[in-house]
Amino acid sequence: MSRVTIKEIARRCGVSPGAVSYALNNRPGVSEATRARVLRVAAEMEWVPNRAARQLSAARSETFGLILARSAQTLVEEPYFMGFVGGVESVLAQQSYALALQVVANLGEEIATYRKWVAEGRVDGVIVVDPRVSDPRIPVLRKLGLPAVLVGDPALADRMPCVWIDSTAAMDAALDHVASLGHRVIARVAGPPEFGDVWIRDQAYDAAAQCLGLTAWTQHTDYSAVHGADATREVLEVVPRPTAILYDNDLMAVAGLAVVQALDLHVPDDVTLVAWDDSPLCRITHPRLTALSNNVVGYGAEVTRRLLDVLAGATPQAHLYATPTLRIRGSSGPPPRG
Amino acid sequence: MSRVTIKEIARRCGVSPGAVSYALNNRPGVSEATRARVLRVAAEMEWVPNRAARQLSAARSETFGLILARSAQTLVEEPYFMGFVGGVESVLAQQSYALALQVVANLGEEIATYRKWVAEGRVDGVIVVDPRVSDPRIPVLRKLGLPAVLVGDPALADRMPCVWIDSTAAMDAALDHVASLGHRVIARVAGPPEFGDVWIRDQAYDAAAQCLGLTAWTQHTDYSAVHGADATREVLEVVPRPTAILYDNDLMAVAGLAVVQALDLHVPDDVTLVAWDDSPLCRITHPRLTALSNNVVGYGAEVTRRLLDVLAGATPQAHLYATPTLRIRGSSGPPPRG
DNA sequence: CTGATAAGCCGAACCGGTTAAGTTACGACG
DNA sequence: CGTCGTAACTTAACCGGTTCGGCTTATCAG
Repeated sequence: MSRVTIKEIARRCGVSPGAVSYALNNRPGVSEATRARVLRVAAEMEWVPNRAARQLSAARSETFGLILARSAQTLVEEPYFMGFVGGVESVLAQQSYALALQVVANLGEEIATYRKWVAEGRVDGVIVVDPRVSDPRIPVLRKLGLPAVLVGDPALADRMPCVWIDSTAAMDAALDHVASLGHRVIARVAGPPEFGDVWIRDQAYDAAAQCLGLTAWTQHTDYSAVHGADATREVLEVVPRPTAILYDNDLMAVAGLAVVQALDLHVPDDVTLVAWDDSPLCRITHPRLTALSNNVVGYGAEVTRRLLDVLAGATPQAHLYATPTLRIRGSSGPPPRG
Repeated sequence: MSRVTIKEIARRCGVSPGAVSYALNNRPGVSEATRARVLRVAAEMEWVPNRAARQLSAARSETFGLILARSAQTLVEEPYFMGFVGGVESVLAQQSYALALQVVANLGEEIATYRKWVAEGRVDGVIVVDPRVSDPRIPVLRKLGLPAVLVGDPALADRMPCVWIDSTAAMDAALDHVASLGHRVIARVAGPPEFGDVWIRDQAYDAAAQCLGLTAWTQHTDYSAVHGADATREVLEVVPRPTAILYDNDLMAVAGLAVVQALDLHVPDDVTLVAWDDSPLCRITHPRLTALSNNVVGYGAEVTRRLLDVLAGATPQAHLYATPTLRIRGSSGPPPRG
């Protein structure tokens, strides 16, 4: 229990607590000599500012909030998040900011939590993930005046500051890839349509397919492995059978691969598979999965930096973080002849 | 910004702020009539206690800490954690406690963070995960007087309160399973030996193998998919070749399966595979993986409840949470003849 | 030598709660 | 009828910082 307070430091330095505060916060009001002395004594005594006290008087909590509106069980299946959170932390740690991470069941609870946080003065800003089409959280946050950065496309952000990755360009790259291999009939196993990111990809997929003259359709799922497997089975029963399947995440792609192999079909000879969200999973299957790769950790870090910018008074902007890179691996090849 | 303070409530009720505090905290000192009136007005005004103020005066932060000493990249690969964190949250939310989650690079930083947290008065207690053999964090936490619950075996806890799952019984079940199928030569692809849990399993594995008269050895890895694959390759080159392989996590098991198949061996006809940490991953491969399953979400919840007990003054104890269940699936079968 | 100016520091209020100590009113009891 | 005890509040100190008005003292122009 370090009971070292600035009062104690003040006593030792023979100055008032106020002066110590100025010195420690690098503000004018004390001479350089005094400042140096205070800093030395504070370091000697291993003084650490009391968060609650600082928060109470300064009306800043030095904490960012991040809410995941998913069931705990879903989170087990989504390696994506931990990487993102890790990226967020890496930036926050440098600023001695803290992260309040909350897991709730749905958007309603998420909104209620924002309200509570504002009332409690718990967070200075929030990172909003999994944007929906016409996301109800955006007007609420705006009205609450809670600084926020949306992790998603500007088309979903309604002028709220956001950081996004170019899903449209990525989708183009993926379809170009399969089309150039000669595929003409393709299917896509997508996430839930209410997710903004899925919606963006839906648009991009349809547009690119039409542009390339492909026969292409989409099967929506809940992102889970089980539904990914089911969707793969359904998709493979359609006539004409698709010769390439795109997946909206890695887990469904891996599940799909197992289904294809269980049906005694071969990858890539009979079907080409392409995954979104590259992860170690895509590299441990046999064959390895072609995937759209992006740096989740870096993404989390970038979003956090932008939120710090917003706090510092930057004008709201949309920032493109990156375009996913298509990593071509063993799961893609030309379509079977015939 | 709900600027509703107890002072405001006091004014409206015509009593002093102190009385309001007594009323709101269900403490003696006010009449039932007044208490009811205060509660009504507080609800009407949507009063929410200011965390910082309460923390400052009550010297409780109503926050638990959880530090993950792993690289952000590792976390991407470990779905385990999000489920655990989700379980923790589910209990904390009911108590309106908060969780401070920090991701750091190593144990040294983790210890430094505990020190900082104590100095800042940031947390009331911590959940300690990934216990090591002779874990350096335990004496530090003890000296700091920071309440903690260790997630791991009592043998690793040095009398610190802990919640554990019975790895020894689980290992026995796994070895019984493969032995009863007729396997006599088995290998184990394990995690890093400095991890306490791995160490416990090492002991259990050796003991059970000797007891059953099996030829058994262990290959240690860093838990990653890549090393899991490498270890599988090495293990399969040993003469006599093992007919069954046990893995310390699901990711390595999936990677191992791909390696086995790439070598044109068949599961389970040529090799039986058994995974630890059952997850959707184990159910989407072909064949599905036999695995030791335990409820990670419930585990997190239980640990959190125990920490609340410790805060409430319970005597330090070791609590057995569960014994993992062996889920037998398509990846296990009798050894090949000859 | 005087008066203006500003740097440097002090004291105190304040943030929004909690809580020990003090006050008042009322009923019971000798 | 006076005294004492107690329920019901009020007051004020306190937690550990931040911040602001004002007081000293040194500096310098006039």
